[in-house]
Amino acid sequence: MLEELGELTLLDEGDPQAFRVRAYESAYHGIESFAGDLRSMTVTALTKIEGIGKSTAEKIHALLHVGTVPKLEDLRKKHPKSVVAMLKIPGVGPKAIARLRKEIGVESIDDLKKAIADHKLRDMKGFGAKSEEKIEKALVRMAAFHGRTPISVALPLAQRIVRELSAVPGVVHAEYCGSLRRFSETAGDIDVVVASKDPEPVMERAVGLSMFAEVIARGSTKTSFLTKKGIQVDVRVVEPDSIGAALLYFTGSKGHNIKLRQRALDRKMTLSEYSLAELETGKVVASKTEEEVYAALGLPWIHPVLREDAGEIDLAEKGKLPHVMLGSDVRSDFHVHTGLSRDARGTLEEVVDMAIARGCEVLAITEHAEGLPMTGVGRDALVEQRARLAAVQAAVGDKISLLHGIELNIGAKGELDYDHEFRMLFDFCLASIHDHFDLDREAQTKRVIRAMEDPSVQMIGHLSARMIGARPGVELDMEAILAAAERTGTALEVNGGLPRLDVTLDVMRAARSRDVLFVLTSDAHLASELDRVDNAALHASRAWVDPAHVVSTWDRKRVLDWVKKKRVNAASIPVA
DNA sequence: GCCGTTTTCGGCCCGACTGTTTTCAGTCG
Repeated sequence: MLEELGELTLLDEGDPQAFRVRAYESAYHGIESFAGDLRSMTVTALTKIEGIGKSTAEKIHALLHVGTVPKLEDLRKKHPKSVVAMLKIPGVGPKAIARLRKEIGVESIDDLKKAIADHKLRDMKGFGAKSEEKIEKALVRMAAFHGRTPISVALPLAQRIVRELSAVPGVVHAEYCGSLRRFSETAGDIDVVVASKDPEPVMERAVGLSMFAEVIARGSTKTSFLTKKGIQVDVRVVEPDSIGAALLYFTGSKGHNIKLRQRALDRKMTLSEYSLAELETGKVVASKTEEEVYAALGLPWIHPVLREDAGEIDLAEKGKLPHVMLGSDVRSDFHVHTGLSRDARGTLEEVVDMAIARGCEVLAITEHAEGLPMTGVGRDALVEQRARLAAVQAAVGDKISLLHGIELNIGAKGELDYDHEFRMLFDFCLASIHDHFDLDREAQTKRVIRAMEDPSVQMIGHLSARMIGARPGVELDMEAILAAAERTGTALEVNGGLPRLDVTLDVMRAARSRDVLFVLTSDAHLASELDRVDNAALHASRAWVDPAHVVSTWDRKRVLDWVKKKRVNAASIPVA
């Protein structure tokens, strides 16, 4: 509703700077990062949420309890969906839409296409042949590509661009920023910031990249282009002395930046992508590093994953920022495959060596169980692997504690692979959904809870089973799931595979008030993928998960005690 | 529409690029 109110108000008021539009945006972000249950809250309680005042609180309350919001209905009548859709056309904003409607009766994208075909735009004042052509091209691009790009696609691309531009002579620093640096699940575009005194060769290299398809804009310090897959890339070059201010600015989020700039003004300074400077004299106060700029604003450095304008600036001021977990905080991994699972590669020894090299203290090898078609592993091979694991353990000594685990499949009714006795022979069982994604909410919730109640299962793998940008997660009654996780002592996996990043942020946020444990895992299918626990750490940190609730940060003894705990307590788990 | 150790009214971030403009408006991030 808030997103829609923002769009409709933008159309209605015709000004991108419209304060009401921004208020709805900031309310939207406030809700997005809010952990509580809105349904049970009063209007007064709602106004306590960041960015929500009396008016928006009333609208939220009406939406949840009456089902309709008068202002929303009025705006919808004035600006039909087909008109709102035109806002999505790059280069077309509220002013243009208002004039197209008023002057040539364009009420939809189809109308607009006809008007362009009839060359009606070029005769309007303020438009011209080039504008017409630009919009036409934008429409073609939209048809070929819409929506945001999953992080699994965008991040490797961004890393490649950074590598290539770093190699250009004169470049002292290159880094991807924007939502990718904040570790968002999807990216609208790829922002790359480069520090160099000589921008031209950087721009040349950018448009010469093999992924390059088409220029959108090209200036002396900023170039925007589209890749062959249709993803927009913005490359910005700044003076090396400005790199700190530039990184800060291009990392965002927009809301975070606005708060920082406001904070600068309160202190008689102004913050731009070039520097933090005194308002009156223009004297530069800080610009070389992000730390300097934050410090000059009276703040500690804030990690990019926290920069979502969710109250982090207030917390930073009070010295109470949530702790951001990094890969280096992760001391164990509980979801790792070897080549025995047919969708994975690499030997047991390779995986163990790599884990030791990474400083991993506890490693569970967890192949796919036999129920997974094509890739699952049968009993005999697992028994054999157990013996082999013991031999490897003897060879490496106490450098690492190896656990023999298994990734069970949760059946449609919550049934698990093998039988109870065989499952209990494993040191560690995680259970995951790999099929029946279309069951209803009640059935999904039931099957997961039944798996949690099984005494062999210590952890639920990738709870939603979503694939970002490709498959939505299964429907679950989250409150019931979290309550069951608490009651049975079953941990929830934070899967570090970029296509998954599962559990989702909303689950981790909702769990903040509960005693639910999380485990960061790599779900590695190759030894080199063990570093995906870094992704899991960043993903969990985005939801402000307390490291105390993350098994992966615990020391070896505590982890090994935890692994045994549910097995010992198996008989005493209360039934729901 | 939100917000407040300067304020409950009067503010609200900042700059690049494009196209159609003789100095700027619109859009974007």
